[in-house]
Amino acid sequence: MRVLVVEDFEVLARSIGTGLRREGFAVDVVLDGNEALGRLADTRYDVVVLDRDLPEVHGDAVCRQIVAEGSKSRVLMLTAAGTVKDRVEGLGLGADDYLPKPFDFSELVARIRALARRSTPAVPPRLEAGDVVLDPNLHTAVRAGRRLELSPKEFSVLECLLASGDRVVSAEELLERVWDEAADPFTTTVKTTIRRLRTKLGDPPFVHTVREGGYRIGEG
Amino acid sequence: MRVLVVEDFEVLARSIGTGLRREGFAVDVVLDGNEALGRLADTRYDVVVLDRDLPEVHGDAVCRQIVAEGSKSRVLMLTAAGTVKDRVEGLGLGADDYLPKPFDFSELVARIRALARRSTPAVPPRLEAGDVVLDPNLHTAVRAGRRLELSPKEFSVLECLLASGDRVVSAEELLERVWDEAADPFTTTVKTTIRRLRTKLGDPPFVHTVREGGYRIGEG
DNA sequence: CGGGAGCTGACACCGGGCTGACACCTGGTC
DNA sequence: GACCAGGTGTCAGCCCGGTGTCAGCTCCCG
Repeated sequence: MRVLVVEDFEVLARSIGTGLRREGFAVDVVLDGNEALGRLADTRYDVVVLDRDLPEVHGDAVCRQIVAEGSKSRVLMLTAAGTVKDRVEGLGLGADDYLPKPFDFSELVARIRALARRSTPAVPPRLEAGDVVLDPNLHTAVRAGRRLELSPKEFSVLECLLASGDRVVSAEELLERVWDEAADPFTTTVKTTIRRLRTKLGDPPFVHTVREGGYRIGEG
Repeated sequence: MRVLVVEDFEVLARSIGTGLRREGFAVDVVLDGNEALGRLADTRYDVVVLDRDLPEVHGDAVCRQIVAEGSKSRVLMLTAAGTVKDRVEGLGLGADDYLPKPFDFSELVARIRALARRSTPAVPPRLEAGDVVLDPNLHTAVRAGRRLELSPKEFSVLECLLASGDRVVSAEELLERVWDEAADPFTTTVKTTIRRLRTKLGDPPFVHTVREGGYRIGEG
C-alpha cells in the first residue's frame, strides 16, 4: 500500500509520514507540487494525500494532472476551507475525498483505508478458484496441493485472472494491469506469459481462451 | 448510472430521489433495510446512498452485507452523528464515503459523482429471453441450462438480437452493428451466421424469420 | 568484476476454426 | 406451377492464437 503525502508545512508533513508508516503504509513525503508531479511520474501510488494550498504548483493543478493522466491513484485532498462550496469544488476537480483541517489522525487513516480498498477492490488474503489457491501475501500459488514455482509476471497474471472471477479478461487489460507502463500495443508478451503459465498449471486446462475476447479461468 | 437511495424518512427520501433524477441518475428509492437488500439482490447499482439509522435492518447491517457479497456498488452513508468517532466507524464497516446530516444537496451530487467516476462501468449484466441467457462479461451463452459454444460473430449476433427484445431486426441492421465496417451490401454472411447460430441453439426454434423484414427472437 | 541462471519479450512458424462466397434447395404465395 | 426470399451444404482462404526458439536483461554469486 503506497501513499504519497504532499504537504508544504514540513512539521505536519513529517508527522503524517511517520504516523502512516506506523500504521503499515509505505509512505513518501514531498513538500511541493513539482516534486509531487515528479514522484507521480515514475511511481505508482495507491493514495495521494494532497494539501490544497501548495506553493508553486497548486494542489488543484496536481489533482487535475493526476486525473488527466488516468492514474489509478486515489486523491484525498486536505483543505483548510470547510465551507460546502470549497468541498464541492475539490471533489469536482476529481479528488476522491477531502478532509478539512484540522483533522483527527484516526480519521485520516480510516479515509485512506477506505480509498485504498477501492483502489485495489477488496483483495482478499487468498484468491482461489477450483483447485488453484493463490496467496498474494506469501506469494505462493498451489494447484491441487502441488506448489507452483511461478515467475513474477506469471504470478501477477494469475492473480489478475483469479481476482476477476469468471469474467473474461482481455489481453489489453492484462497488459495494463500487470505491465502497468505504457506498453507497446503490438507486444506478444501476454501471449507468451499465458503460455508459460499454462504449462506450469498443467492439466486439466485452467486458463481458457475466449476468441476475440481474452482469457477466463475455471474448470469448465 | 444507477443509484439506490435507502432512507426511512419518506419526505427526505422522495426529495433526494427527484433531485438525483433531475441530475440524470437512474434512481430507485426504498424506505427500509429489508427492501434495500431485496433490491440489491437482483439489481446492480453503481452507488447506494444509505441512511445509517434505519428501522428493522440497520444501515450498518446493510453495508456489511453489501461488502460481504463482494458487490461492486459503492456505499455513501448518511449519518446524523457528526463526531469523528461515528464517522470513522462508518468507514470501518466498509462504506466508501459518509455524509453527515444535514447536508447540502450539491455536495451529495458531487460525492455520488466522485464515487461513480471510477466505479466499474455499468455493463448490462445479463441479457435473457425465454430459456436463453447471455452474459457479455463472462462471454457465455446458455440455453435451458446447456452451455453453448458460440463463435465471436454468432455471439455478437445473438447479443444484438437479445438486446433488441422482441423487435424485428433487419439483416442490414445486424450487418451494421455486428460487422461495423461498411460491408458489401450483397454479402450473404448474415444469412450464414444466423444459420449456424440456429443450429447451435437447437430446438425449439428461437430465432424467427419475418419475411421481407428480418429476424426476431422468442419462444413464439 | 566476470559469469551464469532465470526471466522476459520478440520473432517466425504452424494449425485449426471461423468466415463468407457460391451453388443449390425449400416452401410459401400468387 | 412459377417465382423468389430465405435456408442449406460445402469449400477455400485467412486470421487468431499457440508453440518453439533465441537474444537481451537483470540479478545473484563467487
